Amino acid sequence: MPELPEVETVREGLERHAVGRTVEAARIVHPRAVRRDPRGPAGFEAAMAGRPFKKAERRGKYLWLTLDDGETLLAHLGMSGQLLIGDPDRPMSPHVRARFTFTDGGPDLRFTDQRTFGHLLLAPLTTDAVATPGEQPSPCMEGSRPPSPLAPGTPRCAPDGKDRHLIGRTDDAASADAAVSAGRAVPVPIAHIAPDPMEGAFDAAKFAARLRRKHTGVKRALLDQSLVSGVGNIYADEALWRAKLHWARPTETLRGPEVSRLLAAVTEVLGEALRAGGTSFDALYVNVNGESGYFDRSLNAYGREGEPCGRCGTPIRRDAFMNRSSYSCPHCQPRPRNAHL
DNA sequence: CGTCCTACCTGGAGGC
DNA sequence: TGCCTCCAGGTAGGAC
Repeated sequence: MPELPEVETVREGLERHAVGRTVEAARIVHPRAVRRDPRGPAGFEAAMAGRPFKKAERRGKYLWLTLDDGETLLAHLGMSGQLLIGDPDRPMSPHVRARFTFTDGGPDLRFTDQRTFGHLLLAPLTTDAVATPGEQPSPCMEGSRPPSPLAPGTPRCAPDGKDRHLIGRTDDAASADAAVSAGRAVPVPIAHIAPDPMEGAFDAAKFAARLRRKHTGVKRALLDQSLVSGVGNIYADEALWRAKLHWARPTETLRGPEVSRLLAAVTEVLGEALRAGGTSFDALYVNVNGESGYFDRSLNAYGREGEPCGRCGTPIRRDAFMNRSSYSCPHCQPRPRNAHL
């Protein structure tokens, strides 16, 4: 499945092959692909026509293309999503959910997704009151509204600009905690997502403080995208293995050095995966094949039930966790007595 | 409000 | 061979 490194590879591909081009037409082949867009398929198609792709950005596993008027085309690849650029005349695969053609008549962009967990939507950018110098302030600047843009009745930054000024950062420090990060504008629907550990806006001290304030198991916390984004089941297990922490360890009992170890492990695991997964792809293909080279070589815990731990040789254990699996070393990561299951 | 649980979806694997 | 069940995963939104 596309993890953070694959999403970054896709972002780079889009930067290379889609940025600087203008959409001629968008076609939604499967309505579920835009289920989070309040415009619906027809409205989405209409709103995308003639829009330029100016920039390709990413936070965690979300990526977006910046359009004009402070709007973005936001994408999540879910479990099986791909964004492919290629010859516009090639046959349509059965899993194509959306297609974009360009005014230059060149390669088209297709969103394919077998399991349809992924989605696309048009969304305005939030802006931070303390935007970084040099960054263009978007029109959506004033007002103070919590980041729940898709709730029914919530005004959004509409393409016609009518309620554009209702969207912006919230000044409520508590709810803005994760939402607005050091000068970075992000699409409104993901304003509640915390920065991922690979971006400059990530605040290690804040992460540590918020983590220790929680009352849950440490793996649940790692998967909580409002605490830290970009960590999924695989990297959570890998980071916990490195940090020698059991997945059910109560967050409120974590000591300072353990939190530091954990964050270092998360950063290392993601960094290595990025370096391994962000490899080249050929000129007309935005690569997401779901297989990072990293997965084959470097997993120490995930998916390795019964195989010896790379540190101590004890067979890796698999536990049921949140309707899925957790892998850990019974020796290096002993279950705490007061586990948060 | 913080935490927890479930629906969503499809195709591949394995059981019988 | 074929059908059935299970499993994988991230997220939103509702329950508590």
